[in-house]
Amino acid sequence: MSNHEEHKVKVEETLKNMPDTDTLFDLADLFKIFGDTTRIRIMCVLFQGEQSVCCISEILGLEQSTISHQLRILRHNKLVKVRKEGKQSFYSLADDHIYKIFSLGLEHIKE
Amino acid sequence: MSNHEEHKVKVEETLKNMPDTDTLFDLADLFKIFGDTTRIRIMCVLFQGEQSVCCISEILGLEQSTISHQLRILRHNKLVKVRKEGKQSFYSLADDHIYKIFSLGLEHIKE
DNA sequence: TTAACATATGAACAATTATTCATATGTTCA
DNA sequence: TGAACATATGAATAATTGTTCATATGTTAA
Repeated sequence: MSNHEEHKVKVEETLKNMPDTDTLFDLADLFKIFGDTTRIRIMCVLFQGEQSVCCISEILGLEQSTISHQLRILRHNKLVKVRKEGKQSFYSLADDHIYKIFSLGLEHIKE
Repeated sequence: MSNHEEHKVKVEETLKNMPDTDTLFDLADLFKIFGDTTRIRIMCVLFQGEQSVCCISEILGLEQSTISHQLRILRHNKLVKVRKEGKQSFYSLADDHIYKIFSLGLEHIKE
């Protein structure tokens, strides 16, 4: 921290080599979605194929309202998609990035 | 939902094919760490090599206390490690899972 | 030993967020 | 049309969490 000019340059260089702040906000938002047990469990159910809201609710032993609220968040973040059929809504995973991210996370946990 | 017995079996089977609840809690906790912009930005700095607390603080324009608190969380979750040298603490990333998870997240954002 | 510096941490506060309850919307079938 | 069912959603509450301020701990050099 002796040479102020040189130090300033290094600070700026470090910042330049990072993704821009907007991207990092989006990234944090994405991981926030994965940071809730209910949503994680919903995604785990959907790994096994599409399911209706009431089935997910029953499988996880959580209120229908809870599931609907969380599915809404997953939907708005394009992690799941819906198919309507009569009274029911069938949810499924939007793409396979989700599974990869999920798997990497599991790998890390198992040290 | 007509045949109750058959339905019950399916519910149980879906649950059996999921990681156990404890694991899913740990997984959510891991992603929670990635779900904060300050921590994400700290990790981005560390991708470029080890840094002292005050340098990270200066680079990101955040209070030393804020950085210390967040580094503590990263440390407790084994995402970073510390090397002490005199008055300073130098932090670096604990392993390369972090970079992979980070990259996959970025990929997803770019659709 | 004292002053200056680097880091860590407890307490308080503000902000975010997950869940619940109540209810609205929309669909099917009698 | 009306009853029963599936889903969505607004409002309220409770819990979690990030930041700040103040201060403690620990290190170096005079």
